[in-house]
Amino acid sequence: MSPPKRTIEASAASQIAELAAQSRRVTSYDVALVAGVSQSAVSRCFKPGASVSKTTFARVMKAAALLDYVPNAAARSLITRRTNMVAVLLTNRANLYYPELLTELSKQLTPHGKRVLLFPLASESEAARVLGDLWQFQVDGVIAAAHLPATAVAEFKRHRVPLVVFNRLLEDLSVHTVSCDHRAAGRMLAARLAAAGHRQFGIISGSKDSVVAIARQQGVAEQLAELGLPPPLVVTGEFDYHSGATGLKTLIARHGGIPDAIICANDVMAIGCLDCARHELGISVPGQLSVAGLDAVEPSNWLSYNLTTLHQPMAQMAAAAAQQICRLIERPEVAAERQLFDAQFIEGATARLHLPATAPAAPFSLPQPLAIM
Amino acid sequence: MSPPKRTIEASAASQIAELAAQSRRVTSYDVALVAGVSQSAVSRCFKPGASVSKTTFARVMKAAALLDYVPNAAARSLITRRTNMVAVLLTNRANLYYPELLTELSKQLTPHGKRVLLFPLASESEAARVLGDLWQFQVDGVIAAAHLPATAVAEFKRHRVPLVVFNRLLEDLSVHTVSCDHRAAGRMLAARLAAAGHRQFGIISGSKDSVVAIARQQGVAEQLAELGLPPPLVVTGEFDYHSGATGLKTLIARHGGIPDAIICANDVMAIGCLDCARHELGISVPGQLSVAGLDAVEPSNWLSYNLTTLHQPMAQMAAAAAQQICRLIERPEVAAERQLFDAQFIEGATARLHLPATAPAAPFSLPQPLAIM
DNA sequence: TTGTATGCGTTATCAT
DNA sequence: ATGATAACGCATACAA
Repeated sequence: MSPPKRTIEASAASQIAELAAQSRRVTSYDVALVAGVSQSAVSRCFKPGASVSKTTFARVMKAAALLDYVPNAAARSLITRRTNMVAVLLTNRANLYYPELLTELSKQLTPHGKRVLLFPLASESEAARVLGDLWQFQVDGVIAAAHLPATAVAEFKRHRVPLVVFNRLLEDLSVHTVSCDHRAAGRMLAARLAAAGHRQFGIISGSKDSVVAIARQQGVAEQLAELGLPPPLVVTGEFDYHSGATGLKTLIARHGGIPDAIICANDVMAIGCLDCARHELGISVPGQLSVAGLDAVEPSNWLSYNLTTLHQPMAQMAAAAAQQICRLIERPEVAAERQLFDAQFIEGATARLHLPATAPAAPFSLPQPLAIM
Repeated sequence: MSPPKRTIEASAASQIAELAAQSRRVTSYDVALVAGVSQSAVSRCFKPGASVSKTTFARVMKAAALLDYVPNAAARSLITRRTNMVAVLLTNRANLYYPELLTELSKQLTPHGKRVLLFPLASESEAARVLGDLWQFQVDGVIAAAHLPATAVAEFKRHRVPLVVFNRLLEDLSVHTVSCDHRAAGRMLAARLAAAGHRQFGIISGSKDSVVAIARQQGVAEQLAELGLPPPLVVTGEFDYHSGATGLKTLIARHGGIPDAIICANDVMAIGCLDCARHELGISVPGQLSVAGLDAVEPSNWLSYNLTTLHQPMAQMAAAAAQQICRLIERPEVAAERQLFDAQFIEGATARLHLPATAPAAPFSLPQPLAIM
């Protein structure tokens, strides 16, 4: 006589006991046993478009629920060659737009079943060093918001890992890119300020290894040169509040007076510069000095600042990057695309944007610059 | 006649050709073949403390380098039962300390060979929904900076996934926790302000599902009650700049005048409140109104604000959480520990912290509160 | 629709 | 120190 057919519940209970005894994990075999089907049937039940009968599906799902079964992604990826992970390389410098970027990326990737594996970088140049780790994890793709040397890009090709470079333009045109045109942004800002009569510019740039800061600075310099204005005075900072203040003082000391306008490589430095001018040095902004930022992070539109700056459409860019990496994962062979976004000018109230009604030739904020040099 | 013994280089080249032809991945077998050793020898070479002779090691490493071989983490984790990934659950609300938290966590985890897999949450309550994904990825542990319902905590136990709850105190004492004592922080702030003669308090709290905001608010209310002061007026916000401004206006309307002191559930709201008071309503801070924040994110110490607030030792807390999850991964059975950190009071300049020399009994900032009610 | 059999790439155990 | 062999947990080709 065969034993009475046990209920799924009873079968599950005994299976759980056995699992605990052997301290094994719950596998699809266990589920199959409890559901009274084959392992492959179980596997199919967890694959979206597979062909399973309603009844088996129900039995399997019930058994799975009773056993707390979830497919093991590691085992799955071994055979599917997909880990459903996208690595994101990020420099600390991105600091203030870090949250926006990451949440937007995740939001876009999650519907595709992909998750973000984070690789924060202490410096842009550190990128190369984390690559080894990256290959091990077999991520499906990488979004790099960090500078990659040509050798690193080559590695991506050898390892056949899709790569999207974020907010930086590499010389190599064959890499997929989503970015603002930082050089154009620099030009635009310089042009606007020059049109308002500013002549002597100062730049508080980012640290030397930042491609972004350099591109912006070049844009400004180019534009000024084309307009026949004196070259900007440049000091470098570390993208932080303190650097903005220090940068301002250094610029004043070096120039022997207050320049007409100061462009900072990011908003936090601009805010530092602004606070230092107003609260520490008693300089009126924009009365005596125009200050502009770049990046438009949230604090820049707080009432106390209302910074003149350029807004990068970060959320859109993040979405674009997510889209692109997903497409690339599906079809690795598609031709490289450089998706460029325009920064949007934010007038704010820290820069004079129109020619002063009086003294059009020599703005009063320019204290005999030539006499001193 | 046996063929002449080929060099490693030559052997590697032909192996690469074969791999490309079959579009296979590079495996330890390929390396073994090229290096002229067994596959297990290759495996051992990539395991830190294994016993391999110098010469085999050298041959293997050379072959591996030529082939661009890296061990496949998915395959490895299948047998070692370690994915070397730690999931981090994070609400968007954490916004401003997001970068600090994530970089610190990563910094602490990287030396242990672990990486952060990110799970951003749209709301605290969304946590439960991402858990399914989480189990699939087989992460070694989870750091949750989000509220977890008891059912979710139970799931962690069933799945035997180590959990550290970050900056929230669950009632369940059996969960490992690293947090500030938000209630104590609220009490401390209330006590300091009350000692300076403030009597009518307003609170701009966070959205209703935030455990942290609620705890802080309770602390304030408790302390005021113990001191025999009137209960605080409470409005809720969304932890953002705009909420601070709106909150202030609502409080004034509801109270029929300016309260003595306003405590905001985070610094960004405090800054919004401050800007609104000063720039929009023309209220002198701290002359007519004291404003205090909680959280001490970076902008709070910018010169324009210099906010009175409480600083959470975020970096230390992150480090502690990383340590704890690592220990827990090694020894899952250790007893639960609640690691509490004290918030540090930052005086700032937006709250009056001493009794006014004149009119000690009824501060001038309190316009006949009882007459109106 | 379902079950059988095989392979994904590694680590671990056990001889040698 | 080294090599053969057996898991690990799943997806898939194929046969039924």
